[in-house]
Amino acid sequence: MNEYLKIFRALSDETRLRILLLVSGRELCVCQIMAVLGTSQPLVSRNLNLLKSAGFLLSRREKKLMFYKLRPDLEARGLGFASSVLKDLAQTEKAAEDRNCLKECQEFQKATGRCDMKSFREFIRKKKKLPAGDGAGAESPGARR
Amino acid sequence: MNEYLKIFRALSDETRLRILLLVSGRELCVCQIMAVLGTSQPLVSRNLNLLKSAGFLLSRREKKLMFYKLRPDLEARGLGFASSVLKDLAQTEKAAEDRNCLKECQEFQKATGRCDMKSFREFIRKKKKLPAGDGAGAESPGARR
DNA sequence: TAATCATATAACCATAATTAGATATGTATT
DNA sequence: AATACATATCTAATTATGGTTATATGATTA
Repeated sequence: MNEYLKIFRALSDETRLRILLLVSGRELCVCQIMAVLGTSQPLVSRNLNLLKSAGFLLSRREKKLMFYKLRPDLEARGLGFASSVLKDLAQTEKAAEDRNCLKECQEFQKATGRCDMKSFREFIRKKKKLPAGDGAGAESPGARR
Repeated sequence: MNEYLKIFRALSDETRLRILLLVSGRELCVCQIMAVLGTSQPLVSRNLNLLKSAGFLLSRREKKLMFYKLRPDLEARGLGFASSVLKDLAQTEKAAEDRNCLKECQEFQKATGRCDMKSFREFIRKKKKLPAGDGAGAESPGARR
């Protein structure tokens, strides 16, 4: 019972679904995820841990960076439904925005040649000053909840 | 996004999982569910509504009684995973206890020939006075959380 | 028609859990 | 020593939960 509650609770949060979408298909390091979500590193780590201990993520260390990705064996572990859900959610507008932000983030990375906390925090700061980076929709910089 | 959050949140609660287990396979009326859970009618209705509006339940009126059951078309509605989960959870000890209580409840029903709120509230009251009905385990009547 | 009953719904309370946010510190790697 | 990240702690805000009571609704029955 508790195991399933853990699983469903892990999926009951928008931030964590966003993370799952980000790391499905590609592998990302913590600072990249932080950059896309626009939050603090501890918060990202906390949610990553929840998702990982519910059985959704694999992590791998490469030098100083920790990379996370969706487990490729969800099906075999009885969590196949999550893949379908993610496929579905990937077509959401929110998901597209996050993917877009990830792209910007990766361009920034190439441009600066850096992948570290400080740089990505800078990336976040700049992003928050501008109302909406590209062509379309606008976001108020105010309260989130 | 919100639709899935609704679904996963509906499954993130032990009481609601218990309800799903109870109404998977058989159809039960609200007062029977109330009897097994040992709580109040409004509380049961509230949780039934959460489960129903998340897409897990069908309800049917028969005279004065409302019957609920698990949707038989979960698969077709992308909720097939819930069936597997329930099959799994059905082998839990907690699930067995609830099934057992349901059996007692139905025997009580046959014995008294009644299926109404008042009788089932009486059933609950009696049940709570005795420490543990049958042979095995014991439950403290105290706090739940 | 009136009364009764099963259930739904709403409102309110108290408590507990969750969340973001911030800060501090630990740990492994470079 | 510096860096990436994990983990712990605290606060504050939000939300979830059970519990209770009142009331609305739909069906049945007197």
